[in-house]
Amino acid sequence: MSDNTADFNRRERAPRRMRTDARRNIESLLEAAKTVFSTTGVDAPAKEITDLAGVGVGTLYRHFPQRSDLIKAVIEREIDACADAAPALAAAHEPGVALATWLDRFTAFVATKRGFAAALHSGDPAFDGLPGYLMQKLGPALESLLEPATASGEVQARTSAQDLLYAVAKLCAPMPNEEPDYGRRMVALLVNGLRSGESAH
Amino acid sequence: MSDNTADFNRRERAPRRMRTDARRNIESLLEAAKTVFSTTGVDAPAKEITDLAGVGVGTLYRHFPQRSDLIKAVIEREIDACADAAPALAAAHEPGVALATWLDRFTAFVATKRGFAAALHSGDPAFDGLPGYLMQKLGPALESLLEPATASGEVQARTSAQDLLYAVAKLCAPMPNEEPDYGRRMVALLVNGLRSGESAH
DNA sequence: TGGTTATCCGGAAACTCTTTCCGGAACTAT
DNA sequence: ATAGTTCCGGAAAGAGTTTCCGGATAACCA
Repeated sequence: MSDNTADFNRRERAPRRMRTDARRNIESLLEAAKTVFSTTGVDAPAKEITDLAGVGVGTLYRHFPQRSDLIKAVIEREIDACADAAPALAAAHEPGVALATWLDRFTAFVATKRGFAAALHSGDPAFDGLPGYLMQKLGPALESLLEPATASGEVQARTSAQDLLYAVAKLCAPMPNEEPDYGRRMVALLVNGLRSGESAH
Repeated sequence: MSDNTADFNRRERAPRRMRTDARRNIESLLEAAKTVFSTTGVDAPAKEITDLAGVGVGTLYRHFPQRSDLIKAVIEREIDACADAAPALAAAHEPGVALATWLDRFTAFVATKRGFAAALHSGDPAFDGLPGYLMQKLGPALESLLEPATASGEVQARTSAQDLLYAVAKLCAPMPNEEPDYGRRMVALLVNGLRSGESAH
């Protein structure tokens, strides 16, 4: 591998920070992509995204060499947002409520972002790291809510954060023509089970 | 039913049966597609399929006007095979065993055919009919195994065939880097629960 | 501030894959 | 055998993605 991957490794003299227009364009692209993905779908033509972002196609491919890189970036950004929501919830609500609310938010993320399920099941190796990323970011977030809830006795957890996360992710993956809140119902059942200490064992 | 794959509906004047070379080519294409899909993936270029089938591209698009039609046909054919396996199992084994064995077969289908999950979550309206088809074909098949098992007391079913089918389908949808038989384990749990009458209620 | 240089932008062109089209071959029915 | 369809194959058109590079622009330094 010839090391031209990124130029962060120029420690010896001039780190020269990224140009501001570049950073700004990346931001615009991610924002535009998020919008277009949820409108037209993840298979929307690149042109639609670059137009909305007010940028040329070359710019898109400069920052996201493959189409999958853009999709990955958008999803990871949403995962981050989901993780970042945890502390505020923990501070504002009682442990049990915070947990339920956060799970609801996660459910909404999985259920509404069809691109997520599509990427996950596409078979494209480019997305192989996504479950890991989700686990790494959301695992601690969930745990930080699960632990107080358990400690306060509101929840008798016999389910690991990982199992819970995956179960929710799978149950809420949207299927065509599915009863609207089939997934939400399943998760509610799960949470209920958690509360009464009868969850999966 | 959107099955314009074959022209069986020409009842009114000149039934003129489908040309044998046409039928043969359709067969070759389905066979080739099944192989290529499980090798290269559902996104494999059409050329690869037509080459393996020993057929021109035009022939492919004559019988399957859209790429999704071919994918749909392959999946439906596998669903049919799964449904057709039920009677033999029912005849050869005791009700409980027949049920478990069939579910295992269904699990294998969902787990190994990544194209199935991909199609389901692609968001392409072309695949909207697939869950319905699955339900329509596999629902009765499963019921025909569930009913005797319940009657003989080997299973105390509190779960409808539909719920069971969907639950299995979702749990077994393969995710990248997933523990190899995570899905199978979940299903085993489910079946076990079914047997002891403690399944989802 | 002005010069130097690495980085970035934009869009045309090259590519890849899908889908259409049609002349001629092959099959069915009579 | 002949007429009448249906079907085949592959060339070409379309659609979308990815590459490429001359010209612009921001960062750094004196």
